[in-house]
Amino acid sequence: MVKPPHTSAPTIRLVAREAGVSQATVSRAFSQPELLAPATVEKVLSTAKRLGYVPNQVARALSTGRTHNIALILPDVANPFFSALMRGAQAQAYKRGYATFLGDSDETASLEDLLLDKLAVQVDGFVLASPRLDEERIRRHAGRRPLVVINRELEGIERVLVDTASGFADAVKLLAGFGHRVIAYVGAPRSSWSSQQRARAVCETGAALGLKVAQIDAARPSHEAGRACVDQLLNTGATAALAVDDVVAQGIMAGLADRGLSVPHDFSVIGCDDIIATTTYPPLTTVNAYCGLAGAKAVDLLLNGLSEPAAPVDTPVIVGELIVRGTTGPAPQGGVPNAGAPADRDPSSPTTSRRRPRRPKPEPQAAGPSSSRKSI
Amino acid sequence: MVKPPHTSAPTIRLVAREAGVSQATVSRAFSQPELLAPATVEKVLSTAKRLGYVPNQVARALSTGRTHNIALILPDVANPFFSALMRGAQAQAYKRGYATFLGDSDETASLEDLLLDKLAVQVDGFVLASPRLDEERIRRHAGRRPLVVINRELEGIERVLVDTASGFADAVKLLAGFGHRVIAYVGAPRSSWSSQQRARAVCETGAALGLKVAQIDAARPSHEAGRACVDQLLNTGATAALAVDDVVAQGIMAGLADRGLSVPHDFSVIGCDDIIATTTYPPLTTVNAYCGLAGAKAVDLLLNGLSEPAAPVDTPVIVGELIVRGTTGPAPQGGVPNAGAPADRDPSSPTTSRRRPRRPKPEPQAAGPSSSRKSI
DNA sequence: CTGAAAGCGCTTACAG
DNA sequence: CTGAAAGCGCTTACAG
Repeated sequence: MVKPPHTSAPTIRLVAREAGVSQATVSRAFSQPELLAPATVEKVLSTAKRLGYVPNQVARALSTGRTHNIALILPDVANPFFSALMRGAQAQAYKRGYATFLGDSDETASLEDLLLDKLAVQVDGFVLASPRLDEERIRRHAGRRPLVVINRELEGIERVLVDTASGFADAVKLLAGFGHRVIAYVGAPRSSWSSQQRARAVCETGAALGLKVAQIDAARPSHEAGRACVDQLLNTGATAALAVDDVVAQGIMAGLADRGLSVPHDFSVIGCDDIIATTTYPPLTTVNAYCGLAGAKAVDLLLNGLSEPAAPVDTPVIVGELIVRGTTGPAPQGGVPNAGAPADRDPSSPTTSRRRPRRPKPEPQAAGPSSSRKSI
Repeated sequence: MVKPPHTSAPTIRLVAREAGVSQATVSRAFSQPELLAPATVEKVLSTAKRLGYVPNQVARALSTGRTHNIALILPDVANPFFSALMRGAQAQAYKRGYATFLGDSDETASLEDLLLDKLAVQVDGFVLASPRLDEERIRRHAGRRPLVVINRELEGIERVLVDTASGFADAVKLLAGFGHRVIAYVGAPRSSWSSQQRARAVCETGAALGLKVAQIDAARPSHEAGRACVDQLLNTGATAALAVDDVVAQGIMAGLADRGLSVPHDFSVIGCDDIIATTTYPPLTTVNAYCGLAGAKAVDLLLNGLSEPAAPVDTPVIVGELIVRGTTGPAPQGGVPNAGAPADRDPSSPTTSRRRPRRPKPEPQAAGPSSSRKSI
């Protein structure tokens, strides 16, 4: 047997011995140096440094009951809204001396529940973005550990809200100004607070401006789901769509392109979040949701609730603003070309779309499926 | 003062008392039930359940030295490659009973270092994706805790590699078959193992097929950087580009569109990772990197090194394959239109591009910047 | 099969 | 300003 490659770290006892003081003094040198004579502090710290000593957080946590950890529970880390949120939250937690656990629940309530249970003892609190988990269970977890939720309203539970109502109202006004008369809101599952808020803003503003507003629900907030609902969208007679988020908006753009429709010439599209909006083509008109800021605020709220008000949170409501880019324009005269008619081409073969009219034959992928694994 | 809302959890002592056994027995009922009489186990477990007792991981960690936590250190969680990796890693860790810390280093080596230091005591090991951190520091951390790196070769340190060499070779062959004679590889900073491997594959295969291969380095692996290097790219005389990843490839597509060039008609583009590739328009031809699998494998490797070989890792090398979609096609006859000439339009105003030739005037955003915050 | 007791590495009243 | 000692909630030889 070789000896284990990972040597164990020096403990407080070693430092105490080397520095000629008690363990209590070493401990205080790190946590409450103001109680000690400056010379003592210096002596302890320097020998600690020499020995490579660093206080063991696990032992400290057991002793104090404070872990200096938080956990972030998110439905889908691969969704850019949540990765941005996570990034902001993690950075803020780090800044305030906290490490952060990540729990991806894969949009599954039961997994979320398990994650919350499992992590509870190891954290001082949770940031929870969970459009799905039922209120009762959330309250149960909140009773055990401080918890702040994202984009949900639960009486008595702290939360940060991204208020996109005025942004969506502005978006509707923009479309109305462009002459659109029929518009559609493409939402996520109805349970989501965000989607409900956005739907309401679109409907109310649309009604106030005399527009006809259709409402469509995508199966999930995904690119594919957005793309899949375009037929339904066109059947409404709308000439513009507001999507629940940028990912769905991008999916809608792809679905429109599949049908040879050009954005914004034939159809206008607006997203929300401003997280992938500058990477679409044309760049997406969207409502900024300040995802990273939302994550950071949630962490501040949580930590301040832990009576560490380092940076008091002004208000836990973030107001998203409309950002006009390239996917919005005048309503097409006479409505959307071919709208309502079945697409005249294979929608899975975008290379035949009207967007690249100069395209000569032959189609290189014409023989096979549009997405194929190929080993040459 | 109201009493604190967060009641403290029941401890092992309470369960022991209630069940009429010793603490040791309660402990064993959870960790080594095979040592106990079945009736005893049942008695303990049922009263534990009744009391809502769950073993405190922190105390367990202090006592055993095993935390059942791992940490993931990544340069940028917002990059879809890393979010996918993270997702795979987190899911696998959870499956094997481990919770995972997340550290986003914001592509900063010094922050990475701090994160590793801070998390060390709280984890049984690290998964580190760090194209930047110098070898010496990585070795120092690896000496303290088990550590597996992603896409890096360090003698004696475990790693998982995504081998995209053959995928890129196939990609070059595809382009050669389409008649492209000059191609370009658009890489990330040269230090990256992945980018180097891809560059080599492109150069070697290109040379073998008699193609001229240009090499360009984007400032960072980002959409913007990809978009920014398009002039340089066109100046090489290339009619096709292979990018270090999908994000850069998408940026290149945007830059081409800015100049009124159509993909794949005027120019072919190939990415890598297959993570946002189905969401571009046209969908991107790319080399699959199985990011999620890479994350899961890294976790398996790490945990198996902790002598918990629940699922032996067959091989820590993942081979990426070419996936042909819509951004590759025949070389344009006579080269890229206007290639080398300065763009004839404002590249920040994509709404004027040739891709939407049916676009009528007036331009709705013509007066303002292409990206503006607008409150109506 | 089960228990008494020491120990994991800290923190923190309590004394001085 | 500093130290001795108990305690945080577990685990695990060691005895029986």
